Formats: sequence, structure tokens, C-alpha cells
Amino acid sequence: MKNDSKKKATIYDLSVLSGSSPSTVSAVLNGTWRKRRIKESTADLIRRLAEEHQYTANRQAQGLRNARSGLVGLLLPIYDNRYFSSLAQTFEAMVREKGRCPIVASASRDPEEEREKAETLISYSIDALFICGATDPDGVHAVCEKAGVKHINIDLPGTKTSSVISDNYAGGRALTEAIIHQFPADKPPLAPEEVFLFGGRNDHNSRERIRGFRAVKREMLGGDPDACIQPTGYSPEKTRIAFEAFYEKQDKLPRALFVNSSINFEGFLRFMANHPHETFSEIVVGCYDYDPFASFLPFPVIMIRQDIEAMLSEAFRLMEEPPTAPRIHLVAPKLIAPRTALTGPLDALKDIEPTVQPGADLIAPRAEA
Amino acid sequence: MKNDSKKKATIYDLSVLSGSSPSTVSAVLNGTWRKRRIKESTADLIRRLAEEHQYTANRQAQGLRNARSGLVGLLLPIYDNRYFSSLAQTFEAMVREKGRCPIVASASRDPEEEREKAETLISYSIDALFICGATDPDGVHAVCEKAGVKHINIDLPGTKTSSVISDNYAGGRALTEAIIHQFPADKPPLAPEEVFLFGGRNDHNSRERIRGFRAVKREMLGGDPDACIQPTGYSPEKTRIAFEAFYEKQDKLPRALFVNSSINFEGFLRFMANHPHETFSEIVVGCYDYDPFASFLPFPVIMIRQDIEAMLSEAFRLMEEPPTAPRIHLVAPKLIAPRTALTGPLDALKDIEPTVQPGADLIAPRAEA
DNA sequence: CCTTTTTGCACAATCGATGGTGCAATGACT
DNA sequence: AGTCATTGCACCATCGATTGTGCAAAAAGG
Repeated sequence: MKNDSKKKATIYDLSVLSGSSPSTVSAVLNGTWRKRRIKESTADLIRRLAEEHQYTANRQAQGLRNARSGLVGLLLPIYDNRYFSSLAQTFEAMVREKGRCPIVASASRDPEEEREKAETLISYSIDALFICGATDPDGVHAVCEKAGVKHINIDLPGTKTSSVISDNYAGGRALTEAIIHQFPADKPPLAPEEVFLFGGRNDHNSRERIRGFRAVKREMLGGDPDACIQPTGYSPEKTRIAFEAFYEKQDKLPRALFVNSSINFEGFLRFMANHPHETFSEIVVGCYDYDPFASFLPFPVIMIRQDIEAMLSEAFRLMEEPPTAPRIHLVAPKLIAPRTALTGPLDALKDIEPTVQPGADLIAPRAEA
Repeated sequence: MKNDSKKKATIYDLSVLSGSSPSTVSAVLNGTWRKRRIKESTADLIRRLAEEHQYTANRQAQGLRNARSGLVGLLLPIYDNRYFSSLAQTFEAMVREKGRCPIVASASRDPEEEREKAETLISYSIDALFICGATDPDGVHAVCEKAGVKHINIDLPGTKTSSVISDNYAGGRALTEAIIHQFPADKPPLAPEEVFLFGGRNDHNSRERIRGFRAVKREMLGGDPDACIQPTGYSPEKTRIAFEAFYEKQDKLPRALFVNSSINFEGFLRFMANHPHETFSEIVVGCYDYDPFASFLPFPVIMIRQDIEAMLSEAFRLMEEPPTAPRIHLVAPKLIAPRTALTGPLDALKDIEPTVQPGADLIAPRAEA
């Protein structure tokens, strides 16, 4: 650390040190210096000084002047499941690759909170916003529109701007088919009343999945009773209660389950925890989400993995193109067989041994409450 | 939308509309107007106009002027597992509660990337940085120090600033004890050679966990062979390979496994996927991380859940206090019995039905490659 | 040697919000 | 009526980087 003068160096500091004007320093450091006919030697000097003093531009000042910050926003319902955390991870990588900085906010599937969080992000002059899994994408659209911020919907579609989403109908069909195929034809045949769907609500994705589910049931099992659809929202607890209620009445579970998301699946886990003596050996579960651990549960679990990379790539592509009329772009999801551990973004990471810091353990640790 | 003049309103716009000066508008809208003796009626007028034009302050300008942005940074190794995603979720909630805006970056456990990401965050004038699970916390410290940014270590300790971490030794002991207790005393007794630890590397946490593991083995089983420690880093793939190698040689797995993190556990899943005919019915696994789905695998899985809320609360408390000499603050982790589905931050969310947008499905979806 | 062109850079305005300072208008008081 | 205090607000510099413009000095051309 050469210079530790407590405060960050600015172009004015470098201007004094180099004997040139702030505008020259700025031009050199932001690459526009050739256009401004700055001498090579002047540029060299300034770059040397910048290096030496570890200059980095103040992005706020830059953003203020340019009306763009280099920040790209991602609005998420929640972080805490494998689908969204994986999405955040991939988003981060893609944004960084473009030399920009990701900023993520979660809005809890609450339309009002979605608009507020979008406003907050916009107040930092974000250059673009990816609206993911929003309950009210059009509400967020209005906020972005007003601020002139480019935006796109992911995962859940809106009507006011383009959307990139999974092909939920196809996915719903594929998952339902796979569930039914898990039951050997020679065993007691599966009745339509034994195939249930839990979770989801009245959003586009759930509707499409349910539509696929019902269509396949009619085609393959010849029936599709309404009672088999239990849209318990996106709450683990409500899902648990729905399972408890079913079990209470029927004294067993349906043989085949279509679970709308890993969050609903967590509700099923809670049910399992309450029934330690139930073996669950006869059931087959399909889940519209992928989680590696869920794939190895003690019964067959077929999962759908939405193609996050493809969806985000497509979204970035659309963002860079001139805007068009709102369209929905479908991306095919993938069916994941039971007991499958996919590789993911984590596999791209190097596994680096830390340089051992012998001091680290010498500090007397003092436990606190 | 009353005013959709494409660009966001500024205090200058409101100044013209209200007939007062920009500084008056500013004072009214940031709450310092009483100190400036602005008339109640003037303030009312300005607030009305601000509301009407949906004014929100430009945070970049504000931050530039104040040398603070309202942004609070979180530096993470990765997003994509339940521990870190849950941490991000809780962090977000806590930062929002303080009226600030979280900004998260992940640095892949790479010391150089950690410093770079910290620099990037700092260039946005973040007010504080939470350094979580960093491979080289002291390197990040240097960067923060130089910029005068408050910071604290979480999860992995550094020597230059205070740290809030799990009590890994106690956790390692508790987990090892619980694993051993899973084996009934009347069955063939567990030998020290049958209890293995996989994963982790030469970082503080792994060392402490291993220390706890070995101590308990010596106390309870009377032995602790070096061969039982397999520090395979934080890579799922390396962990898989280690399991394959063991299995190749021994033609079976150890009866008792201590897995250092959910990431390593994913490596074990990959091994399981490659051995579909193995029942895994005899083994007991302890994992130093909590994942709800892992808790219900077809063999007993005991997990450790680090107390994220307590760790972050403590970290926020320390941040607000005057700085002290670097200390390590230990937080007790919790042991989670097999087949446990904990409630989490998601349970706090309301589950809101979306307002149905009949238009949404009327857009002809056109599939793309 | 004088004019024209080119080179190399400095100057100053700007982005939006903030806060110190100054000053007119009003009211209070002798 | 004259002095002084108070009220209510406007003015202006500032944060750091960017960019259009202007203008000397050096080089080229006649």
C-alpha cells in the first residue's frame, strides 16, 4: 500500500500530481483520450499515477453525469430456494461479463413491494431491470416506463413488455407423463383419482402447468377430476396443511403427486416430518423445480429444471435489441430423472487453497451469547 | 399515471412548479426543513407536488454530495446453496429494515476476485461491507481500509477486523457426537476407522470442525486415524471423486460420514447417482450445513444449521458500535435431527393472489428455439 | 517570414442534491 | 419612529466525472 491517505484519489488529485487538467485525466482514464488528442507520454504519466494511487472512478459521479450507472437490476420474489439462487448466480455472472454490476432485490411476491423495490433500484439509476417471477409485472413495468428504464420479464409474463418464460404447458405435460410412466403397467393400474396436483395459484405459470397436467391425465388415464387440483399458493405451510387435510380424510396419500414448486415441496417435507412412521414407499412425486437433494429422496422424484442459462441469455439478447411489441418467448424446460445430481455454476469455480494465515487462530476467541 | 414526461422529476422541476428555490425543495423533501425555518404551507405545497409527480431523489446525486450512498454491501462466495442464499435473504431483510439498500456480489472464493468485487462495490460508495466466507478476508480488509469503508467478517474470520463466525469447534463436536449416537450400542460397535470426514480445506472453519471431529472420536471411540480425514476442498466434483476412490478400494462406504458442507454433500449425491444399486441403508451422514431436502434422504442425515439471524444481528450491532480491536465473536450453531423441515424466512411472506390479468394469456405465445 | 493547419490541452458547464451564508420582510419593543 | 430580533427563503459552492468549446503553441506550407 503505497498511499494510504485514508480517502480515495480523484481525478483532481491526479490532475495536481500530473500537472494536467482534470479533464485530461478523465479522458485518459476513461479511454476517450485519443479522440481528444492527448499525447501518448501524458497519458502514460497519468496512467502510472493512477496505478500508483490505486485510482478507481467514483461511479456515483460518473453515473450522475452520464445518467447511467453501470448497475443492472434483478428483481426476485425470494432468494432462498435453488431456482432463484441459481438464477441470481447466473445473472451475476452474465452481468459481470458485460462489465457491469448486478444489483439484486427481492420483493416477496408482493405487488406493492415489487413496485417499491423497483423504485429503489431506479433511484440508483440502474441501466436495466430484469423482472423475475413478479406477481404484478405490469405494475413494475409502469414504474420502469416512467423512468425510462429498459426492462424485461422473466419467469412470469406481463402484457406490457416482452417476457422470457419456461414453456410451462409443455413442462407440465412432460412431468405428468413421466409421473404416470413411473407406474408399471402390470401393477394395479393408476386411476385418475390417484394423481394429484398440489401448489401454485392463479398465475400464468400455474395455470399453464395445470392445463398440461389435466390434458395428459385425460389422454393417458381417461379422466381428470377437479378434486385432484389443490392450488395451495406458494406457501410451504399452506401446502403442508393441504396434505394433512388429505391424509386426515383418506388415511393415505395419493399414489402420484405433481408438486408445483420446490417451495410447495418443502410443505410436503413438513408433512413427512409429522408422519415419521409412514414409509412413503409407494408414492411417486413430480416437482416443477429442480433441487439436487430432493432428487434423492426415498421415493422416485422426477423434477423439471427450467433452463436458466437459456432464459437469461435470451433476455439479455432482447435487451440489447431495439424494442419490439411485447412478446412471450418460450424456453423449453428439461425433465430430470430421479436420482440425478446435475452439475451447475459451482463447477465452474476454481477451488483455491487459501494462503494460510498463521495469525488467524491466535486471536483468543471469546464466545458471546 | 398523471405525469408521464418520460424523465424523472428533480428538485429543479419541483422548484419551478412550486415557485421556491431548489434548496427549499430539497430541505422539505429530506426532512431538514424545520431547521431551515420553511413555512408549513410551503412544505405542504412542495410535498403535494412531489407526490403528484412521483418524485424520488436521485440517489447518485445524493450519494455524491454526502459521500454515502445508502448502499450496504455483502460479499459472498456463491449464491447457489441454501446457506448462502438464506444468508442473502436475511441480510436483505435486515438492511431494508434500516432503510438502506443491499447490494450483493459473489466472488467465487477467489482472493483476487474478492478484492476486485470489493473495489467495485466501494466505487459505488457503499457505506459498509459485510465480508462473508471470504478466502482472504485480510486482503479485502486492506481494500476497505484504504477507502475508509466500515467492514466486518462473517463466517470466516480475519485478523484485521472483527469477525462473527459459527462456533465451528463446538459444532464439529456436536455433529460428531450425534453421528456416533445414531448407532445403537447393541449392534456391532462403531470402530474409529469407520467414521470419516469428507470435504473442507485448510481454512479456519474446516480446521476447527476437524479438530472437534477428531477430539470426539478419540473420546468416544478411542481412536482417530489420520486416514479418516479427506479434505476435498469446496468442490462437489472433487468430493465425488474422493468417494469413488474410497469405494473402489473398500468396496463399500464408511458407516459414518461427516460431510463438511452442503456443497460437499452434493458431491456425495453424484456418487449416489453413479451407484444406483447401492442401498445406502446402513450409513449415517452428518452434514455441516442445513438443507431441508437433504434432511429427508433415505438414510439418517443429521445437520448443523448455522444461526444466520444471530450472526447477522451481531454483525450489525458491531457495525454500529465504535470500532474495537479485532475480535472473534462466536455464535452457537444448532444441531438438526434427521427428517426436520425448518420454517424459514419464507414463512414470513404473505401469500398474495395476483390480480388476474385477463390479457396476459391472450398474447399469442410464439416459441423460439 | 508570414499564414494556415494541426496538435495538445485547459476551461467551464453540467448532472441532482445538500447545506452554509446572507439578506429582505415582518413583527416586537423601547 | 428607530432599533433589534425573528422569520422565511434564495444564492452559491460543492461532491467527482464528463464533454463541448476555445485557444495557445508547434508544425507545415507558401
